[in-house]
Amino acid sequence: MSLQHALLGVLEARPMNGYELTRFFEAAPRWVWSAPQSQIYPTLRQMEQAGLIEGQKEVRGTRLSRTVYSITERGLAELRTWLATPHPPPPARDAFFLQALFFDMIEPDRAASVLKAFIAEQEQLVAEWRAHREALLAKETDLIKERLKSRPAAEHDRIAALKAHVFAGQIAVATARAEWARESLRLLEA
Amino acid sequence: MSLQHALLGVLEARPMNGYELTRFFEAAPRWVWSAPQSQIYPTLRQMEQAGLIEGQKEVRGTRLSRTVYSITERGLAELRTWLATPHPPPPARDAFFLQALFFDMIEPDRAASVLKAFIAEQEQLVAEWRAHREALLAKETDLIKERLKSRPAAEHDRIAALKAHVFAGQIAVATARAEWARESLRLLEA
DNA sequence: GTTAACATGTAATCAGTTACATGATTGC
DNA sequence: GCAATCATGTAACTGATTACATGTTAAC
Repeated sequence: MSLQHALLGVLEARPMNGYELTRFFEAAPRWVWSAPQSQIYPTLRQMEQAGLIEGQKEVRGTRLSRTVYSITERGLAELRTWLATPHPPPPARDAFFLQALFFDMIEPDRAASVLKAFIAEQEQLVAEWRAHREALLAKETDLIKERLKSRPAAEHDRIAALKAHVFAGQIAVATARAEWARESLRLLEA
Repeated sequence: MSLQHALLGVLEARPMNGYELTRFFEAAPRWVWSAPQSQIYPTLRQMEQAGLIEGQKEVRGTRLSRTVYSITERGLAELRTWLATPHPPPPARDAFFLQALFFDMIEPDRAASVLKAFIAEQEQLVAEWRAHREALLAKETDLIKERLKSRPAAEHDRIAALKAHVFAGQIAVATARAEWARESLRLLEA
């Protein structure tokens, strides 16, 4: 269900075709929701049927066509309702913590190498999110530029700050995870 | 795939039947992996076919039967291999951060109430995980008592500390999320 | 006798993954 | 002419969710 809301949120910035959306959602780790191309096209058609978005067929050259989707009033309303509603937390399903739960069953140095890979991975994510956060604060991403066009200039700073703060959240969580993994390394040695 | 490893990890402590495993995995938020009953029974049969676990049919009373599964050598080996291997991070898919990313589209007080619900939820989780962590450190949970029976006494403290530390990780992450949500509340007012 | 807990199953559906498939257009 | 990018599709499969379905046994 959330893919639909993610798509609505992106299309609220500006109309896009399936290909653009695919690039956006496949470039994922940097963003908050990822989806493969094969999921995006059928979902867009579903959403159009539901009246949440509207497709406009365009032609490039003579034979190549693309369908540019824009959010409808109904899509906007659906998105706003979803945004204003608290949703139940997803069921616990964290493969990495599951793995860590049984580290006592393997040799400490093997567990340590898994932890080190995890730390590197979290740091990589932190770096990407930091860059994205900076770009948002500077109002330099493609999407935020589009979005701000339809908002009063007085609100621009606040909007950018709110969006950037989400990535600060991702950074905080990944940092906490990496820090936890470092403590685990110390525990393994004991 | 990870449900299988979660099941192997639990069965390593002691043999259980589907009903016991169901109660364990449905009591989830407290643990690290959750699964509904309808997923557990078929998965157990699959795992038995794959030789990872072995079912022993028992009879209670005259007609009611249960199948008690225990982990096999092969299951143990599979679990150890999985534990010692770094796995790629799951694709980004965080519905709450997605929601927060568009809070600028709704009235601040509506966003605030979603954030407050989120904070309450995270605090609830923290409380449950804290209790579970304490119980593990005291070696008082059902499962850890069983597990320690097959390990040398000298290792008991270390094993309990390692397992408890996983819940310290969950607590750290949930705390970071709650703290982030509190900062968001302040940002919304600005 | 009734209720709560024990015990296992299945079917329909949805969300997500992997892989394959096809062709057009632009820039060099 | 060739490669990179543009553009859209589908099919098979896995993992997870929701809901239904059935009967037993122990404890009061």
